[in-house]
Amino acid sequence: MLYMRSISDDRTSRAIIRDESLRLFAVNGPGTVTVRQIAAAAGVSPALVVHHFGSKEGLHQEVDQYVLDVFEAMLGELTGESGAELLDPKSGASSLSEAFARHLPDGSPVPAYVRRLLLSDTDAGRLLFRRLYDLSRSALDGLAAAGLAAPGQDPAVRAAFLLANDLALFLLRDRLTEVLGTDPLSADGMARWAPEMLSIYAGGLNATPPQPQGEAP
Amino acid sequence: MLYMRSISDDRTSRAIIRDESLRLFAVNGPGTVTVRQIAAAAGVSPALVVHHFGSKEGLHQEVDQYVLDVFEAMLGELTGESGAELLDPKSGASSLSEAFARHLPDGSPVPAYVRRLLLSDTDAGRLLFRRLYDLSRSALDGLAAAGLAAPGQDPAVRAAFLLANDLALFLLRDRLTEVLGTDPLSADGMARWAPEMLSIYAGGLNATPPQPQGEAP
DNA sequence: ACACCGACTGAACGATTGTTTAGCATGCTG
DNA sequence: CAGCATGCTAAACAATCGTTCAGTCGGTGT
Repeated sequence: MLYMRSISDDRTSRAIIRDESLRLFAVNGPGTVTVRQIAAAAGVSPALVVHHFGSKEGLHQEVDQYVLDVFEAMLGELTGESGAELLDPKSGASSLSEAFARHLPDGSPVPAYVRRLLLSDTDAGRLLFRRLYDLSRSALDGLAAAGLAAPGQDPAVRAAFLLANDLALFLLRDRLTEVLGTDPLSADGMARWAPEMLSIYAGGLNATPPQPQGEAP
Repeated sequence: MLYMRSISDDRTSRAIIRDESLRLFAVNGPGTVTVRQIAAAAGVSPALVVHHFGSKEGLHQEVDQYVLDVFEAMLGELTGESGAELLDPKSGASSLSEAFARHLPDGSPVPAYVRRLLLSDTDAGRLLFRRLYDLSRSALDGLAAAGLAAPGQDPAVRAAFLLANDLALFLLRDRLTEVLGTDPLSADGMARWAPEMLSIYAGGLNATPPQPQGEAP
C-alpha cells in the first residue's frame, strides 16, 4: 500500500478524493463509509473533502454521476465497435457483462459500483437499468430483423428476460465463481459459460448441438 | 402506524425486537440501521435490545440465522409438495422465485432480506446460494432423467445458468416492474413472463411455438 | 414474610459521526 | 508591493453511535 501515489500522481486532490471514495463506496456501500476513511485513503484532511464537495452527500452524488458518465462512455465504445451485435450469439462478446468486464482495467471498482447502483432503488440505478433495457430491446430487434431470433409473443418481456439473464451473471459473479470453481466472467469461465448459454438460446434445453471439437479451418 | 401491536400481540418483546430488526435490516441494510431505530420500532428501550441479544452484532447474527431457518422451512414445503419439479416447465410453479413469493405472507420482509443475504459476501449468503445451487443441480438431474431436458455439455454450468436466470427475476424484481409495467412475480406478471421463458427453454430464441390461444378443453 | 430473579428503563459513558471555524501557506493580479 | 482568492489543515463543534450502569417493577419460590 506504500507509495501508491507517491511517485508522480498528476491527479488533483479533488480527483483523488473522488476516485478513492468511488473505490470505498463500491466495496463497502456509501452508507457505511465515513468521510474520515475517504480522507485517509486520499491522503488529505477530512475538511478538504467537505471543502471540495460541500458535503458527504454532495460527494456521493458526484461519484454517482461520474460512474454514470464512465458507463455511458463505455457503452459508446461498445455500440461503436459491434453495433446491435451485443447479444448476437455469433459475436465474440456473447455477454454484455463480459464486454463490460473487458472494457475496464482489471482492478477497476466501477463494475462493483454499477452493481450497487443497479440494486440500489435510486434514480441513478433506475436510469442505468432503463438504459440497458432499451439496449436489450434494440438488440433483440436487430436479431429479429436479421432472422437470428424470433421477437416472441411479448418482445418487451423477451428483451427483459435476456437482459436479466445477462445481468445475473454480473450480479452473482462471486457466488457463481464459488460453486463453479471458475470466474464466469474470466476468459476461462466464459469458455465454459458461453457454449451452454448459446446452446439453450439456440435450441432450448433439449437440443443436442453437434460436438464443437475438431472443426476444419 | 398507530395500533400496530396495541391489540393483543402475544409475541414476547424479544420476538418483536427480532421481527422489527429483520424488517429494518431488509429495507435499509444492517449497517445503517441503529439500535435506537430498532428499539423505537419495537416499542422498547435501546438497553433492552442489548439486554436480550448481547450486542447489535449478536442481534444481527440471530436474525441471519432466523431467516436461514425460515428459508429452510419453506424449501421443505416446496420439495415436499412438488419434488424435483421445481424447474419443470410443465409444473404450475415455473420459477423458484415465484414459489418463494407464493409461500410467504404478502408484506413479508423475508424475501428482501434473503436478497440482501445472497448479495452480501457473507457465510450466510454463501450457504444460501450453495443450497439453491444444489437444488438446481438435482432439479436438472431430475429433468434429464425424465427426458425433459438435456444435461448439456457441462451440467454444472447449465444448472448454474438456470439458477442465475431464476434468481435474476428475484434480484431485479423492482427494476423489471418499472420497465414492464407489471410485477413479474405477481400473478399477472407471471402470466407474461412464464410463456416467454418456457418458450425459450423449450426451443430456443428461434422457435415459434403454436399460438396457445383457443385450445379445446 | 423475605429473598431472589428476569424483564425493563432512564441516564449516562466514551467513541465516532458530519460539519464548521479560524488560520496558514501559496500564487496570481492589480 | 498590497490584495485577494485558492488549496489545505488542525481543532473543535454538536449530534448520534453502541454500550454500560444503577435501579425499578412484578412475579415466583421458600
